[in-house]
Amino acid sequence: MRSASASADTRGRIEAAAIRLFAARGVAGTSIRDIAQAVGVTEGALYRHFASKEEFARALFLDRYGALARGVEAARADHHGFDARLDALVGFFADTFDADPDGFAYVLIAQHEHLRALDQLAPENAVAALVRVFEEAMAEGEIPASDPVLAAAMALGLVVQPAIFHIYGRLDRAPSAYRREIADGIRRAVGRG
Amino acid sequence: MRSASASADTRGRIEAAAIRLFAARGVAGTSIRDIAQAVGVTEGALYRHFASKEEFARALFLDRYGALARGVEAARADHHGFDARLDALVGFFADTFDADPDGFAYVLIAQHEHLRALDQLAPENAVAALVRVFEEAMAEGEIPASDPVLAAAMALGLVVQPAIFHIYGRLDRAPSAYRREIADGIRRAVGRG
DNA sequence: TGTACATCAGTGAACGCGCGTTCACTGATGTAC
DNA sequence: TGTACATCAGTGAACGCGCGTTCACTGATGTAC
Repeated sequence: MRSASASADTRGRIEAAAIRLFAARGVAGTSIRDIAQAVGVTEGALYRHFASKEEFARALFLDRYGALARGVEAARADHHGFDARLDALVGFFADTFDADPDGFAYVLIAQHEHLRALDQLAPENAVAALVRVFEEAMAEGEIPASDPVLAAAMALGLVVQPAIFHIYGRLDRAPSAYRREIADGIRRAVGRG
Repeated sequence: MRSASASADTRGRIEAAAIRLFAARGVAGTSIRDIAQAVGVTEGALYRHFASKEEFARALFLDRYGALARGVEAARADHHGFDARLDALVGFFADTFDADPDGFAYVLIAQHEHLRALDQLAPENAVAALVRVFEEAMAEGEIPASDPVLAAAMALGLVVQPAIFHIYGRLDRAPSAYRREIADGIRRAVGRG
């Protein structure tokens, strides 16, 4: 077996640079030359690692979106009760943001562009998984019954908007610094307790 | 005075088409030809109405962002007490969204791109105006003291995320249908009452 | 172990295309006298 | 009112440039015998 370290390293650097540039300038606003220059290779080299810019942008998105979706579903499946699930959810989002802020920002930014691709990814739909958490909490009487999609939207907004404020430099600290405030904010917003 | 109706109409149609396309595909993802084709004029005609694509995109953004900032500040200045201000704020966002969903979406999407331009627009900074509302409510003891920027982020998320869900088709109704739920959600999230 | 060949991730130059922008022009409308 | 001129929003063709992508090539590394 050939040592994969050199090529894997290049591929990883290409992905990291692309995510960073895509998140900052959008896919259409980032050229293949931009990415190649950031990595320090020629444009041709990039095509050893993906077939086209669009396919690459989509694969990067689906990877990260899929991880989010699986994390949300795991928070639901691995915990019992709304409170435990909510703490797990907020912790998961915060940890994901901390581990890869560029990837998180890219998912937020590129979401719309790849929506159609998401429809075929139904089992990994992060929003559907989040809605299920609120549906079950309402069914169990843990929170007052209302529109579970609206509740999911409000909860997501309470996590995502502080992250955006942090990315834009309006909030010094990342969402992980506000886990408790955000989780309690969601609990109160949806009428828990 | 020359009748302005013909040219004003064309200009208005150019702006509407540009906002719609920019919101859907981003500025970089929308070409001058796309806009011209949507309006039904030639590319050259567009340059009778703006000097460059970038300048045009920025002017459209600043117009709409400025209107949001002035609306937020008006909600603060025209009402006394956190509850009245909050109802005015949520109502203003909901009405603005209803009146021009494309413009609202464009501001959300293009925000990052024009952040530097916003720094020079300090007196019309929508986020700063929103933060002031929470600072004053905390100073008056209407809501518990905490980080007012975090509170503003959470409140904004509670309004914006349902709007995004509606744009993406996940939530059937627009935020205006949920005025009360959203305003109450914010009140509870920030510890009011 | 040595030799011949296959594989692979790079290079660097080139490609055709669509982009933003320009420009000479036209025709409709407004203004001066 | 009529005539001469200015202004303006359009047209349509063209421009140079940067884009995504391709391709013949090179050299390093792995595999077969």
